[in-house]
Amino acid sequence: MKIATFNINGINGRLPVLLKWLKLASPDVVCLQELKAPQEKFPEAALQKAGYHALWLGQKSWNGVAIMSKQPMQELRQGLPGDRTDTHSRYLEVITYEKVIACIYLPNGNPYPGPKFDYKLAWFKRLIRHAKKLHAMELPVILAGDYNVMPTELDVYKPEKYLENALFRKEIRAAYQTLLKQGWTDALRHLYPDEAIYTFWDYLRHAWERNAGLRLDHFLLSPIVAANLQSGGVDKKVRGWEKASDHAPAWIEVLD
DNA sequence: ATGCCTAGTGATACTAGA
Repeated sequence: MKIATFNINGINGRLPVLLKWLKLASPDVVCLQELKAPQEKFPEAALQKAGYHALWLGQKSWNGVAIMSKQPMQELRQGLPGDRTDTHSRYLEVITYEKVIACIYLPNGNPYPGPKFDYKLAWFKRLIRHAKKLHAMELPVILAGDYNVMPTELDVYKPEKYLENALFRKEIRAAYQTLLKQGWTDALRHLYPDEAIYTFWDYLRHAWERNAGLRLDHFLLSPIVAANLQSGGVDKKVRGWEKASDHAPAWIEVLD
């Protein structure tokens, strides 16, 4: 089973990019972030025509997450528990291919310091609490998405520039480590322990041409899934396409 | 320190992204 995560940065503006990539990569399951579309503007028919079931959590203007699957899905959860006042569409959890799949769009958190950074940390703490419960169930679980965290210096083209950035602040890296220590495997880092792997290149300053990238999109695997991990990578070329998202799709293959 | 780029909203310069 091949699963991908792709911060699409506007699903309607980038529907041609998404459809072209789906045809090339043919993933079985896809987690999408940053739909930037209200619930009723999700292109369900076009994705159905491409062979996918879809469940999504839209929001006007910002955020928004979706999970697509070639097999039917059962929805487990919309949104993270722990804050009834949180209105952002950033978390969706389903069962498909006999696995629990979570689609995560962690808050960006910039500028640091400030209320957006506080929201990011609070959201991360809620994720850590929820992930602990999922891990304890000893099910096959994949937490996929845009974590807006570069976990280590290897994940940043120029780490010294990012020390005060919410994507790399020590509090956020520490939160990511706390999550991992529950027993999750960072799939791409596990497959490539020493390589610089990027999933994001800013639109600004010719970041793509300079390979000034960041690794922000991650798959965290529960032990049962980690034992069955076969391969993974980033479809870098998608970042070079016309009307590209600033993220490229990342993917892994696991034995069913 | 700022703009550099891009999308959404809505029709204008804004916010937000990372």
